[in-house]
Amino acid sequence: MEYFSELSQTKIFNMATEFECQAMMFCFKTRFKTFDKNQSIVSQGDEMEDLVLILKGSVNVENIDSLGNISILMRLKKGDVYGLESAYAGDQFYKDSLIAAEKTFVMFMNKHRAITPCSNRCKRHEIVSKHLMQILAESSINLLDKLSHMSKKTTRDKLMSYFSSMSAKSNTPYFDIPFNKTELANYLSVDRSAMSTELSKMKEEGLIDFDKKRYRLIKRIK
Amino acid sequence: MEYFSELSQTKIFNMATEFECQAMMFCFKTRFKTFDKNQSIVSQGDEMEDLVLILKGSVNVENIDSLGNISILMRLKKGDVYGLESAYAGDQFYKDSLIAAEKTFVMFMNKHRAITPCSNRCKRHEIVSKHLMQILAESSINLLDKLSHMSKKTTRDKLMSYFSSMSAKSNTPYFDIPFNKTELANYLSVDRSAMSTELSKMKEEGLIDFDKKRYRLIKRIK
DNA sequence: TAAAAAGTGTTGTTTTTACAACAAAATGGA
DNA sequence: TCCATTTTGTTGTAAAAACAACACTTTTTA
Repeated sequence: MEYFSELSQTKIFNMATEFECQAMMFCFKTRFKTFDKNQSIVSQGDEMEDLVLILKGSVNVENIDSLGNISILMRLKKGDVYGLESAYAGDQFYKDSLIAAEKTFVMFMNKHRAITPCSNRCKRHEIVSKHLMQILAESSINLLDKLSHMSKKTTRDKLMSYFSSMSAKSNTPYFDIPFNKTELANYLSVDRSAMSTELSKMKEEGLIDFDKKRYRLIKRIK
Repeated sequence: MEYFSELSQTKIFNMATEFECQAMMFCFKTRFKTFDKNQSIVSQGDEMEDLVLILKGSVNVENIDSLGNISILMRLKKGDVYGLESAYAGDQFYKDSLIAAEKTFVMFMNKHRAITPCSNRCKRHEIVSKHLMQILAESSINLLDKLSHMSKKTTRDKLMSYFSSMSAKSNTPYFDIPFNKTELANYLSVDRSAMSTELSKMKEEGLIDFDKKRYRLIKRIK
């Protein structure tokens, strides 16, 4: 099967046989497509027919409010699924835009088919449901994490909260972040230039160090 | 059965018979308890054995960061469940405190039992899993909603975003919010006194009107 | 590889916020 | 009902953020 190796590496199809994958691809009415960097995968406000599974590359989930401010909600990577909450809530339209952050390969799957148990109650579909639950729980934790950064009052505290979290994930003071400076500002909902100033100060004070997308947390927050 | 009428009104046990409820209560090792206003139901950092289901009343999910700032993550009401994401992530401790916002009646249920399918693969447990998925999706949407408010740059925009969302939910310009002013400030992560000033200005400018916990959105945001 | 585009750091100015302190009002018990 | 406690609104001040403008660097792409 054409895409089996990619699929078998994702959480949702974990441990599925090639035969099972094929059956589910049929059941979920899947489509595959590659996107270049900065290409739009889905657009905020478009009719939502499909869930999006990232098979290769990475994707920014961006939201534009009525005042025109761009906010990056999260960064999706291989195995992540976009659209689950909306599908369960019965939303008709995409609430955000998905923008490829690099060359990205995705699979679309019909949202109704994916979240509704098969009429023949196939064993596989139950397992997929369980995996979707895992994915949703993980995404929820990411949101809570982001909320904890954003609930800090100053830009410096937001940055430190984010860096601490990233450093904890890497188990070392060193970590790479998936954002450039402009994207980081959008992720934390702060002004880019003010953030740039703050980062410089923090570097000068010996709190952190960074170069490009590689950072180092020198002094922990108490 | 003692608590059947309460349970049958919740999403998780929706459409279950009294007999099924009883079986699940046994399976989930449930405990019941009533809490007075401001009493702590679980404390941030405590060992997490149970999920918490709200049967009556309402609860603030509060988080205190390392600097001592209190943030209200969300407000739980009848039928809501706390702890699902953490349970799926395998977290050992409660990440937040649950504080009763009024006299509240809750059910505790063993997290492992609740999220792990029965060994005898009882039909009911599958349905519960489906309901848990619904609840998790709903909670995720609440978080996304909150994020959209918090990503606004000014206090006024945060307030307007929140009010618009509440007004949309009520389908009228009038709505009640579950927070007093102090709690609202914690929910939006802004300074209480600054927020109070801003609310007064907005009232004076004819944008909104309010009295106690009842609000009215007069001018929509464009 | 050269030109165009995107990203970054810096500065000064204006706006907004946090913080602190306090009085008035509302609430909850005893 | 009265008292103690909590909540709320107001003010002034200091701190921080947003905004705008610009030069410089890096990346992209034709």
